[in-house]
Amino acid sequence: MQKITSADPAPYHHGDLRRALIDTALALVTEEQEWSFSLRELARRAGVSHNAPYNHFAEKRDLLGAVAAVGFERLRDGMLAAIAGIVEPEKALIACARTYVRLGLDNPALYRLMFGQALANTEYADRPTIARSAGAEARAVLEQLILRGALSGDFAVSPDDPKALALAALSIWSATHGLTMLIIDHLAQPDLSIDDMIETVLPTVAQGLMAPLGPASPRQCEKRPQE
Amino acid sequence: MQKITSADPAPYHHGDLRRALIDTALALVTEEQEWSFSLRELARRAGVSHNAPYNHFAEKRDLLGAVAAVGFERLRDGMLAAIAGIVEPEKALIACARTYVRLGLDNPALYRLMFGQALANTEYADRPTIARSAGAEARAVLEQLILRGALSGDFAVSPDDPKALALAALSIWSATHGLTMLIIDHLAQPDLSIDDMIETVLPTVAQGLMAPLGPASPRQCEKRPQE
DNA sequence: TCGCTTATGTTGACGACGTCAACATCCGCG
DNA sequence: CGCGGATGTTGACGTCGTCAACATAAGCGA
Repeated sequence: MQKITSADPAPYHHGDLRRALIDTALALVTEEQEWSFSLRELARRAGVSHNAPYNHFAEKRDLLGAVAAVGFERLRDGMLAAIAGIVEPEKALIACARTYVRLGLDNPALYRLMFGQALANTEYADRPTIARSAGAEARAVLEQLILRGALSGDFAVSPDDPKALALAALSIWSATHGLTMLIIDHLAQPDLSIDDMIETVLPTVAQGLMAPLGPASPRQCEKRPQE
Repeated sequence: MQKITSADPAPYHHGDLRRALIDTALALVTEEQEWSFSLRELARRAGVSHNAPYNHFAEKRDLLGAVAAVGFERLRDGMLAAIAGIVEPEKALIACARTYVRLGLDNPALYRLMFGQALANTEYADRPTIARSAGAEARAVLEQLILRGALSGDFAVSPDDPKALALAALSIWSATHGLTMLIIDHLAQPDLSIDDMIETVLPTVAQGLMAPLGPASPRQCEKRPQE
């Protein structure tokens, strides 16, 4: 049924179908802004039968996980590039987060895929390990920045307390992730400009991480005397 | 159009199917922790034919939107209850956000439905207006709190600048929403306790909103001892 | 009371989907 | 050269969302 053009060899065995499927899926996600494309459509686009993907991915979730992993790698690389050469911790942190948000907005569907339920849903079946580890690598960039700021004394976090460091990183990550999601989902007020949102929200949160100017004075607003 | 009096026990044909469908869908979301149940399963559970829902919802998305609206109402009511009687703006803001996160964690699938792509996906077709307005009402609670803190001088925001107020609300909302999502998706570091996360992230962000303690001293964050 | 209109619910159908099983093809290694 | 396993194809099954046609019953004017 399929014609084979002699100049362009269409071998029975596709050279690297796994990679081709991931690339095609990325293109589909990007252009349709939907990760709910069908496996069959993906196979059609890749020029293979509707069951060929099953030789490389046990189920659809695994394919989506591989796509998400690419997204996490882009995120990590983008953040690393954004902070290159910035020595001041606060500036680096904001630059990093700003790039994070921008990358998310560049491809909302991919970002939603990376963080959405498509990967995390079924009860105990955790997200595919490939996406999990890629996500951890991206998160590590933020944590490294927090560590830098803690060591330099710019951030009000003890560099010797891993838990405090993780919590500080979680603070900035939460705000960054939340802002990205709210903008993507059109839930942030539409009359605010995206630049204003980024340049207000991120510094506000960074401000909350900053140490007071005098050295070695602990956070003093943070007590809860009642109950 | 039909006018439905809200407390009508047995109005029509087989009862108030619309309400029954929403309730059943809520139960399904809650117990399966999945919003990707089928319309047919929903109809089965409700004891009607697989097409009966189409008399009340033009498509699946509309049904999901109605379910999400219930979730937003719960969120709004919970936040309002949480801040009742708290006069100090910072405490009220944190209490509000804390309840927000807790409610999200109480029913992760419902939260994901409220904010996920199920409602916002198809290109220009925005999320169902019912969910949209319910979400705006929930957001308004946060914005009211920001206004209170701005008026009292606790927050470093001018109460006369609507844009600044909206941006401040967006800051705390981003962090709250992001934290909720990260915990739900098991992306926050698993060795951190949920209490620690909530009680660190939210105060950190609130700290970024606070006016400096000393009277009439401007934000002095733009400085660092070393370069 | 009757009979019309209209809202509501049912049945059946269609194409598309994810996935399984059986079969076909081809590469690499003995 | 020949074979085994990796890779790709075909066909099938059950389910899904949605449409169209039909059935039922409640409200309402006569």
